[in-house]
Amino acid sequence: MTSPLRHLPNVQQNQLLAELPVDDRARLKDHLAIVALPRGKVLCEPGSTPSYVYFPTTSIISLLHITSNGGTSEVAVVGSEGVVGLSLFTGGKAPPEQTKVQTGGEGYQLRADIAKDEVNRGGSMLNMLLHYTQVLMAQMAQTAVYARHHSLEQQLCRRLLMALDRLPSDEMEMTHEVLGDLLGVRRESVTNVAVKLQQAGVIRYTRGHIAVLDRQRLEQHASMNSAHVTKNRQGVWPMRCAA
Amino acid sequence: MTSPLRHLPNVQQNQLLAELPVDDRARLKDHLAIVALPRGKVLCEPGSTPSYVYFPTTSIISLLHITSNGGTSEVAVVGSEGVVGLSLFTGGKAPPEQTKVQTGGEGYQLRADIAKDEVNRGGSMLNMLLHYTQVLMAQMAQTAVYARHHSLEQQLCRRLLMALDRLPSDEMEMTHEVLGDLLGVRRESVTNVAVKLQQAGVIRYTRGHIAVLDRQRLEQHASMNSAHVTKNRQGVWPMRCAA
DNA sequence: CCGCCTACGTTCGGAACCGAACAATGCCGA
DNA sequence: TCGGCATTGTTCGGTTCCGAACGTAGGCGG
Repeated sequence: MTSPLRHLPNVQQNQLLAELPVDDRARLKDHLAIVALPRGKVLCEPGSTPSYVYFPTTSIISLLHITSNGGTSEVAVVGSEGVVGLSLFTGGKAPPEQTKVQTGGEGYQLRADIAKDEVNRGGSMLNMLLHYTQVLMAQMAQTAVYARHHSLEQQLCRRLLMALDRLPSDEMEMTHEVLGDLLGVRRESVTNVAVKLQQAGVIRYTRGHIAVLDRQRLEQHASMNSAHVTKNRQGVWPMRCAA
Repeated sequence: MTSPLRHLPNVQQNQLLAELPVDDRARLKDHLAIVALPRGKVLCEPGSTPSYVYFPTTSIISLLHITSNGGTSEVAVVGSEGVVGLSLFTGGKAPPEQTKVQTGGEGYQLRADIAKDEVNRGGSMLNMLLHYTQVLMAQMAQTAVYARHHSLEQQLCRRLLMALDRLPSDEMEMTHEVLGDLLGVRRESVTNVAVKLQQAGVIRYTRGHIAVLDRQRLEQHASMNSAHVTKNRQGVWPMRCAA
């Protein structure tokens, strides 16, 4: 409850809930509870069906996939723009990913059975979740593309931007070690890039605390300098780019 | 056997359609048409809404995402186990990915409006598509994980296995150049790995034709030899693996 | 049968990142 | 206040893959 945002009570809402029609929101109102989501809390283990659906407000949730040797790799992040627990309504078997709070904060909690009932009405809730499913898939696809075609510096900048877009502040609690795990690289590699970015005045950090000083340049570092991607591949498959 | 979908002899059926209840299939029967899906055909351009939904039978469809410099990268493949055109029912804006036939064959074609009507009934079709959405997301997540944590050899073997699982034969038409594009690496890098695999007797290939000789060893190469991934990372975040 | 285009093979230097080892420093609790 | 621990900084050799250049060969059309 002692959230760092206590001076901003209920200011930042969840965008998915906010776009629901009034009557749908009214029906859910009594079932939505604001809960604290402290960093490190695991909302759903891989292979198990979630008990709740979460609509983050000031927190960021990581979707982590397990590698063959027990490590984890972040494939998507969810903040106030989204929802955690899509597998409840996509049905089927339990999803293979772990859902974990990466940046502490708050969020709305909704019991799984209530959410299911609402989805089964086939109304705005269903459409909202369907729409967000597509958004999430696009993000996962971008994660895959970045991992293949972008340097660590670009991936790190992207990850910081994704946090910025979902947080009320320009600062976050995150160590190099954790960032390395999320991006699938060593802690030392993260440090190397972080040193550069700090010397360039783009970010500032100390012992687990990272502050973004220049968002614009962070965006440039995230997408520019495509060192080994500048090659023109348009001649390879003419039909796919032209048509 | 007496499937209402058996329009042509010796046609491998689509598994999603096969698991629909009889009455749902009967309703769709007149709207499902087997069409040829030749290699290279683009089913849907990025940013545009698809006109049809496709249920591949003997073909393999690539979901390609565009990189910042105009190249493409494969984030998922769809064969007889799935369907192409999920964005039709996830609503929202047009998806950012290109849908392209990677291995030629056949598939069932269903008009977008017919598919939408069927989905809006809220019956088995909706559940089936929801279920497959989750499967597809898992595949995209795995693609991201592989790109980050696995060697090119492992990624190449995985891609060949994904083709094998979706084709009636052990052979496919695919050049090193194309494989390089799909995996986001150079053609020469693919050749290097392919030479090794051929010398090891795992595959055999000539001018755009690849045959898998030893599937079991291909699977081993896809997941073993995690050279730089053998490190025990369990001590990094004790809570996330233990709890 | 010949030429040409496509596909595969090979090499070289360089960049990015790994794995390991070790040093320095801020923070927190005893 | 001090010791321990977590976090960050730095180095070194090694591996993978890139970028570029060039060579070889199968297959198809003329």
